[in-house]
Amino acid sequence: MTHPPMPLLKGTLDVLILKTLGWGPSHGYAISRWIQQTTGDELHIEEGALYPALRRLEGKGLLDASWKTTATGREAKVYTLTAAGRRQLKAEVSAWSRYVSAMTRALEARPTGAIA
Amino acid sequence: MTHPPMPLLKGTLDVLILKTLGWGPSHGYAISRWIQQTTGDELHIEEGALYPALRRLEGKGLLDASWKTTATGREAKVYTLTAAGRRQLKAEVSAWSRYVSAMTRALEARPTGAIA
DNA sequence: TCTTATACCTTAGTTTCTTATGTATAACAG
DNA sequence: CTGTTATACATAAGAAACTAAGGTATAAGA
Repeated sequence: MTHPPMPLLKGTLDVLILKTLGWGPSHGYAISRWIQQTTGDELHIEEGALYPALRRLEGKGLLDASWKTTATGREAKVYTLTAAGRRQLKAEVSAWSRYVSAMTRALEARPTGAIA
Repeated sequence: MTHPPMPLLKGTLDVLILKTLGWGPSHGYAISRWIQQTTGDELHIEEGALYPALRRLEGKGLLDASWKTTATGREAKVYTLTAAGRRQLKAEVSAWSRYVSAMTRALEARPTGAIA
């Protein structure tokens, strides 16, 4: 068996949502499934994290929301990236890259003499 | 000018501390400086995050602590990785790797048709 | 003597998760 | 036609782990 899904690192959900919406408008439930699928079920988005995050991003003006009827005939709140959201997406992807680089430097560092 | 230091992603400090102590015993202030230096000043460890984290790890039995006098003649609480701490270090480095892989898959994914 | 660096600690507040619960409808199985 | 699963949203309570801001104390150097 594979690992169970990992808990989210606090602060990484926003960029995942923004990235998903970078492909086009979508609604919460679909966003969550997309993230889960593209990460090979490593990341599981709890609904209690997802919906507040969407409201947060909307409140910051990064997303626009509107109720629509999906292809399957159900009501869903469809989110669209705003221009500010697109800028934020770029910034957060780049911040994530820098963070990974910094962590990698630390986790792969060789000691520079004594750590004291 | 370079970027200001990034805020820590919650959940990444423990592995940084464990990694630092993987090189040998050290005390809080030195650990913090080492992380800051090896990440090229990208990560700045707030003392309000550092000291509680050390106590947390000690409480979990991952570190042992003892007061010692440093080479510069000052009192410092020196932490040492326990056997459990070494195992945890391995586990957390590997968990971080998996997390980065998952995030990378999501952030570099191409859309698989409609996100709906 | 004043400032900076070293070295520790703590509290209050914030953010962002997890867990649990609730609503409602569509689709499908039996 | 009825029960279960999947879809789709939401919220509340609690936990975890930060930031910000303050405090203590000593050593070294200007």
